[in-house]
Amino acid sequence: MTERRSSDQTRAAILRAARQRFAAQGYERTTIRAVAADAAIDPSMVMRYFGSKEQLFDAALAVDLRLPDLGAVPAAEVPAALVRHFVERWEGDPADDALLVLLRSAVTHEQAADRMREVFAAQVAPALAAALGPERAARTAGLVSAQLLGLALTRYLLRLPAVTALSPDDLVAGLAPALAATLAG
Amino acid sequence: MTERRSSDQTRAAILRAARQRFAAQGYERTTIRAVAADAAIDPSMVMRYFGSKEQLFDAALAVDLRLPDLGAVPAAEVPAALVRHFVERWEGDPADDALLVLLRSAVTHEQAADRMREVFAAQVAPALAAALGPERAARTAGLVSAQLLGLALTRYLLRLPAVTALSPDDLVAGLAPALAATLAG
DNA sequence: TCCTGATGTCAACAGCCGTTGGCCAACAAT
DNA sequence: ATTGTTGGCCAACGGCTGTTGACATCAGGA
Repeated sequence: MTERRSSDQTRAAILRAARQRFAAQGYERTTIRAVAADAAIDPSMVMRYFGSKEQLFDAALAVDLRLPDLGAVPAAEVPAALVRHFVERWEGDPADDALLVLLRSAVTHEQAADRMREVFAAQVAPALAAALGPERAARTAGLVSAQLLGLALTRYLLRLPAVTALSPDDLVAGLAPALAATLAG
Repeated sequence: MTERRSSDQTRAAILRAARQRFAAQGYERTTIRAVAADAAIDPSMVMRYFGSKEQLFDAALAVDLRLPDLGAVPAAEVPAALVRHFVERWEGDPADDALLVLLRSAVTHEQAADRMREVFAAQVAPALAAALGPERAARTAGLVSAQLLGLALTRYLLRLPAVTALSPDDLVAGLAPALAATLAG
């Protein structure tokens, strides 16, 4: 174990800068040169650490939704808990751009869309299955995701005034009954 | 009035090719050269007809949602009518990519996001106001849009299997009660 | 006949991009 | 003292992009 201190630091700096750029501008508009400038190093270092722009992108796409264990909450409160967790996740730590990277890029980049589907299959679907039982989850998981991602899309990417104007509490109050309705369907 | 036949035709051909490219690949990945090749003309003609890539893009963003008059349907049937019209609009004529262009590009291109907000303000908001009355529309238009655009996002852009697996009827059955719930909220 | 305007082609420019390879300084081990 | 490794910079290549301007073609009016 030699001193890898500096190496790890710049690697992290590159990844942080890349996440910010990818989140703000999407894949095609962010350049290696800009990421390198943000991280205060030479563009060629980005290549040395990550191999290529695609691989850097891939590293930036790692996302953990940190979904709560929905099996623990009473069935009646699942919708509100879902919306609240989701909003807090987006509204919260602005340095945590991983989610934004994923959603913004997935719309134009097939590789990111693949990741999105993986995240969905590996994290969202099981969480819902734990809360609702397998059959109901299979029937409603798609529409539940559509509603939650629709919120993210209109509020954080498109920034529709009618959506950004709402407070987090408004969002919970307005969407929780909607989720409850599709779950009951 | 001289014979402008050829001019109008190539102009339309360029616009058609541009819409397809923008819809499939987004703004940054579509090149003037590719659009010109699709339209079977020289790249410089695109510039002559539209001035610049940005202006061509702007022309491609013209969208008419053709929302039905919701004032005519009974209040109880508004949610289902909304979802059905929306799904038919997307599912229908595949040559009509204008909506896809707008949504796909709005996520990474600020100019397109502006257009999206304009379309919302000029078409969606008034239609809802006619159906629900001004105060309720103001309160719920944002969340209704979020749910409808969430469907478009997950079904046509991200193509989440759990959403593409559903039939149009499933979508109406699953989302109409949800919309009704937020409208009642 | 000559001219003019529209329609279209061709070739090139300038800029930015991802990527590469060579060179340098510091430092640890031999 | 020499060697090898690590972390870093610099300059360049080749490719693709939007964009431009010079030229070709051809119809129709003076």
